Amino acid sequence: MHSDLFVATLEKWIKVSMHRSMRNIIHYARKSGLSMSHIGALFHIHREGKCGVTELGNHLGVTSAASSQMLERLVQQELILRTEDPKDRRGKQIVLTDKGIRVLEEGIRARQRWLDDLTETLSDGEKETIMVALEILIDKTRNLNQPIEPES
Amino acid sequence: MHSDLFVATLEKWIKVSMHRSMRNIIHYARKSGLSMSHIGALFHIHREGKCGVTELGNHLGVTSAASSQMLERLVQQELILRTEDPKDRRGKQIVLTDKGIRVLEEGIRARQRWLDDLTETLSDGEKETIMVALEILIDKTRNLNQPIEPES
DNA sequence: CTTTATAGTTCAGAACGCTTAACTATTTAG
DNA sequence: CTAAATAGTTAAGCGTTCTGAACTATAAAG
Repeated sequence: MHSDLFVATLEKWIKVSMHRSMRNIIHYARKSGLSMSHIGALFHIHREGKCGVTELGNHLGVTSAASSQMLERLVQQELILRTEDPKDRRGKQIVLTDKGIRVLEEGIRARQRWLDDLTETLSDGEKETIMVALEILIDKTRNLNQPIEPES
Repeated sequence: MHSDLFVATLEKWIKVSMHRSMRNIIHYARKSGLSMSHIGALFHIHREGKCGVTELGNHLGVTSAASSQMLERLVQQELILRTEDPKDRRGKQIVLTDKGIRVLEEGIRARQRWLDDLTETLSDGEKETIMVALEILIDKTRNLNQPIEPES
């Protein structure tokens, strides 16, 4: 099959959807006084459930010092909780506070507000077709070679 | 139809694909010494074809002063060209240089590298189904109420 | 022609984010 | 038990990025 056309279409959709989503999330971040790094950190912590300082730094591409400093700010804003890891008392466990979860979820909603408008323009048949397709994509992506952070 | 489930699935895909794409683009930005704001600016300029200083600032959520300063740096890096607008000599026209286009396209490729891996895991039938779905999404999104920057 | 609005730049000052290096505490290896 | 490795914090310093205010230049309105 014409894989080129397929990839091009996939890329097109990513481009369009990222544009919409990013604009919304940038707007939300500014409105709520958070930097994009902060938002990224909240997303990561939420996704990982729990995570360490250095690990988060690696994800964001900064040193553990920078990560530590940023987390300090998030702690002051009461968005995260930073507690000692009982299994290894050198480490810390970072989790979102209720407020952090609220802020994050509001961000997600802001990001995806345009999806509601989009959905309204679709017929039931189109929704069905799209849903089948998205479920394939989601499923195959999940099984993709988990790309551990590339070690420098 | 169960619109809730549909939107939830759409959101899930956005979440998954944004996660992959953002990680790749963050990594690319760091590697090439650009900030995420720079990348965002290059994307916007590329999308708009041409754009003004204040307009770009609005898009990025900063003052025209900040926008001007950022663009100055991009000019120094030879990523953009900033010329007088012949129609209104108060204004400037911002366009990408060849180098700017190259950097941007490399960023896009970096962002979408995972799509190739994903594509390899799909059968021809799946690709066909997905392509039909994506074309609907792209088309409907294009016709969505063009959301001009919300004026504060 | 004068006034007002618009587009952009510059500057000073504050805040931020990052790095390296030094340091504490804890765990693991020999 | 000692030495080395690991996790995180803190401090100093540097460059970036933002804002508000002052300024230049052009355009539009009266």
